Amino acid sequence: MLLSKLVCERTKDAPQDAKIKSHILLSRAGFIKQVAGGIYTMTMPCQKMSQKIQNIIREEMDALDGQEVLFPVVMPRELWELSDRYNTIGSEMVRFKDRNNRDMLLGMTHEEAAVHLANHIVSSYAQLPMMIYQIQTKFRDEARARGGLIRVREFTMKDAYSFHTTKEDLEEYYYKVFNAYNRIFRRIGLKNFIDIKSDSGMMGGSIAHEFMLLTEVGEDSIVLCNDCDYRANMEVAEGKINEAKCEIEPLQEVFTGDDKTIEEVCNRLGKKAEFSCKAVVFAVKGNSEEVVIAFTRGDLEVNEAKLKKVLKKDIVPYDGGVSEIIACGNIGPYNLDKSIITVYDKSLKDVNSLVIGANKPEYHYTGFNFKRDMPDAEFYDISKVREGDICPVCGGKLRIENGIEIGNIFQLGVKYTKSMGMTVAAADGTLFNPIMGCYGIGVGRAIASIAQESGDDKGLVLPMTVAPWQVHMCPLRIDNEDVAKKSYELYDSLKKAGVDVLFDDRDTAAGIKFNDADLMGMPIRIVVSPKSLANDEVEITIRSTKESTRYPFADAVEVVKKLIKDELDKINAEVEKKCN
RNA sequence: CGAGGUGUAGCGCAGGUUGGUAGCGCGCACGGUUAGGGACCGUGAGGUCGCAAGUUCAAGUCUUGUCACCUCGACCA
Repeated sequence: MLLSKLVCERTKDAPQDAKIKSHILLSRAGFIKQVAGGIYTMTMPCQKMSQKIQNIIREEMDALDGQEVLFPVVMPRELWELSDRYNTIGSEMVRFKDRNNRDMLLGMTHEEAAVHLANHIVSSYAQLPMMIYQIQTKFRDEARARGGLIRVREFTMKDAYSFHTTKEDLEEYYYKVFNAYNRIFRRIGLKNFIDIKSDSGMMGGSIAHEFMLLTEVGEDSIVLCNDCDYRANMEVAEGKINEAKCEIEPLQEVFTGDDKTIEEVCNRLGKKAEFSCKAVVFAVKGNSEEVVIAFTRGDLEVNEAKLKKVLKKDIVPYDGGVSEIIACGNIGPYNLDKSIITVYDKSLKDVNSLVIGANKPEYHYTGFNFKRDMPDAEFYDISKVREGDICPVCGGKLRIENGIEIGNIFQLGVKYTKSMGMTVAAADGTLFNPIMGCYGIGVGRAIASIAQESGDDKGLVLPMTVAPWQVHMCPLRIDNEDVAKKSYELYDSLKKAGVDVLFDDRDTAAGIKFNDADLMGMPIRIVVSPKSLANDEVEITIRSTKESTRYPFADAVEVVKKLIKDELDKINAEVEKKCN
């Protein structure tokens, strides 16, 4: 490819709206161009990179006997009503009417389509297990796109669906996919990623894992143990906290005036926040009259994902003010209106004396003791883990890091096959609902992750396995006949040898060529110049290490082939070492 | 959806308080001098100042409305 013809504008300055490294570098290198919020055009280099990533994903999926299919982007309402998701998914799913006024939607995931296909074709257990996957554009109307390719509305995604006869079979396959995912992320050059247990969310099902790239700009919080392998998404993470130890006191009402917050009340009463009880008010989604109050220790925060699990209901922050008790702000568990749904965090169970709201203006109680004063209360884990809390596995200290979700896998169970009525004949002739797993990887997010993780102050640093071109040639003084002749000669020889080459054929200054090459991030740079040719040499630089070496011109093709092979071998060795 | 911010040439920005011929740097085109880390000189092209209405003799600038984009939050298979 000749750089002068490449539709890809490099800039010195990043667009004003780019704030994070991957967005800045991909924009500056001309890989992406924003069209609307969260909607981008990918230029040839980015598309080539995307294709290389997709091919690696294909190889790994095919190795698990995956069958690549292509589901429709547009589906009819009826299909999604079978799983009830037409109604349960919010406005992130685009709905529209076709010319016959029929309700249609843009698929943001394809469980329904996968079951639709399997249901028509699979009728016997002998056809299982099987896995189908696709790589396709998805559109999700995100409330807020951000961070360049990190969180977009339109993106390319690989989504896979497997069907099994037994839970054991699903589990075995699930861990094969788990392993394949590790291989994929290693192969595309990512290093600092981990797998974590996650909440299965709206997908339903039980066990789920997310693959997370650890990075400051990540939007998910991950809880990790400093001393053992424990790690989990904040949504499901468990931690132990230091017990709040104090004397048993009698329950008594105290005047607290206008003090409302935990801090104000505790200051007035001379108590620490860990001896108080915090109330957080929610409403059941879709029914703002149905109020839920979650109680936790004053120094902790409520984890909404955990609370939703306990309630088995979707909730939203309460913004009403209907009840007098809620309006007064001093909410406490004691003598609370019985019609209100309450959930108590386990941290409250053994505290001897708590400060609690008195459910009336200007008063709190001190000395509240759940065992003595509310022996019927049940306790659940609904609090957020904090930095420094105690690991539930080994007792070490937990820390919290940010991560970007780069892939996820779910054991779905029979949620979709059951709701959509997919049955298959077992060996004994009875019918059963196949057990499903589903597995996703966002390709664009993988590109952003690579840029985020490997880029430096000069630009992108692309791994050999996914770089759009393996070699970036910079002929200096291409107006010099000898340089032009030899450079094009080498360019042709490399292409004949099967090497992907980007050739900077512009007659511009060395600095411009070097800066563009650094910015675009191809792994190998070859410089041909009057200076190097005087000794019949070329100069080869490795982008990642910045090491430069001179080689005889005649050896250039062999040297490049060896460098590419060595680099690919290195990545593959890493894959074999870390993923088995 | 809540809070804040920004819209002027492909990109980065000035001009706006005090209304009066549309500016700068980079990039782009042409000519020349240069040549190993974003060189220099000269010439030139490129803008309905996000959009709409209003005030005014006159609006990039003032008023109102509206749209888009960004950041933080809420949300997020």
